[in-house]
Amino acid sequence: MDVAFAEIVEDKVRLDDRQTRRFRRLLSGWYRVHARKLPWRGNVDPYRTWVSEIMLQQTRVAAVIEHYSVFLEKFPTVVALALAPEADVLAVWSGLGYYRRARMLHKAAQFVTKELGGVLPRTSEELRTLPGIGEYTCAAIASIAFGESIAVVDGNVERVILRLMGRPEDATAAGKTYVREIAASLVPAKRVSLRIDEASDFHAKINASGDHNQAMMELGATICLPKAPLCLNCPVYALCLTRGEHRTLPRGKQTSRPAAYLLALRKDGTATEILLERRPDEASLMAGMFEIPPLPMDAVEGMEPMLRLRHAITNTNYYVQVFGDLPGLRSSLVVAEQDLSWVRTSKLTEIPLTGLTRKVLKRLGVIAVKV
DNA sequence: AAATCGTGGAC
DNA sequence: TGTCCAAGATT
Repeated sequence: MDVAFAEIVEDKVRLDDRQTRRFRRLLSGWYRVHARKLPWRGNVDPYRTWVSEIMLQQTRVAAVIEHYSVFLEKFPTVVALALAPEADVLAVWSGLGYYRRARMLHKAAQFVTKELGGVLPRTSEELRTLPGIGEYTCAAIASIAFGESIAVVDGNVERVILRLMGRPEDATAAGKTYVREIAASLVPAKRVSLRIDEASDFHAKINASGDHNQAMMELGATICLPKAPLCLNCPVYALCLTRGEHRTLPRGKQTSRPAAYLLALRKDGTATEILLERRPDEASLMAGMFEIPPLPMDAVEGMEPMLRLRHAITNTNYYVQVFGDLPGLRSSLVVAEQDLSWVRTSKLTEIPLTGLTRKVLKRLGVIAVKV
C-alpha cells in the first residue's frame, strides 16, 4: 500500500462528543415533527418489522406500501407464513421484484417456526444468521423492534454520512468501514420506554436507537436527496461539511431492447382462461413464475400491438409490445407444450406472476386494479 | 470483489 | 426505445 493511500485511510474525521450529542438532538427533534406516517411505523410486532425490512430492501416505499398490508393479511404470523406453500408467498410478492427475498423470508419463517418455537430472535447477532437477513437488516430489526443500540447503514445513511463528513463515495472495504464507524458513533445508547398520559390519552413509544436509525434514513430519503438535496430544510445543516456536494462513482450503462408477448384468452363456459407459461426452475430470473408467453420479435414484424409499455429490469429497458391471439401467432411460440397452461382469470391473484405480466394484465383490465 | 437479482417513478 | 437509483443479500 502506498503512503498516500495509507494517510487517506487513517484520516478519519469524526464529530467530537459535543457535536455528536448536538447531531442526535437536532435529528431526533426533526424526526418527531417530519416523520412520514408509514404503515409499518408504530407497529409493535417484530414479525411485521421483519417483513417490512425485507420488502424495503432496494425497493421504494410506495411499492412496499402496495404489498405490505396484503401480505400481512394473508400471512399474519410467522407460523402462518411458514405453513404456506412457496407459490402462495410468491403470488403475494408478485410485482415487488427480487423474488429471492420472498423465498428466503419463507425459509426463515419455517426455521423460526420449527427450531425457535415461532419466536423471532431478539439480537442483531442471532437475526443475522437467518436467510435473507444481512448486515443492514439485522441491525434494522434489532434496533427498531427491540431497541438494540446498533447502527444501520443503508444507501440513505451512507449518503448522509458522506456528505456530512465531506467524503466521496467509495465502494472499497475501507470506504464501507469508514461509513460504518461514523454511523456507529452517532447511534445513541439503548433507551426504550412507553410513556402514557392517562388524562390526555397520549402515549408515545420511545426507542432512542430505533428512532435514530429511522431518522437517518428518513433524512436521506426526504431531505438529503441524491440529486438535488434540500439543504435549507436540513436539521443538521450546521454540522454538515459539504452542504450538498456528493461525488458519486460512475454507473453502469443502460441498454434498451424490444420484446413481444402473447395475450391469449379463451372461454370455458362462463369463465375466462388465459394462456400462461411457467418459467423453468433453472432460470436465473424469476424461476418457476408465470408469465404471458414471450414471442420472437421476427414473428410480430410489422404488426400492430394491442399494448405498448416500458418494463425496466436492472440495466435494461424493455420496450414491450403485447399482441392478441391473432391467427398463426400461437404457432410461433418457442416453449414446450408442458410449460403452457390455461388458467382461469379469476385465479390470477393466487398465481406467482412476473411483474411484467401482472402489470400487463392490470393495464388491460384482465385482473382487477388492486395490488 | 464483483456480478446478479426486479421494478417503476421521476426527470 | 435515455438515465438514475431505492430501507441489500448472496455467491
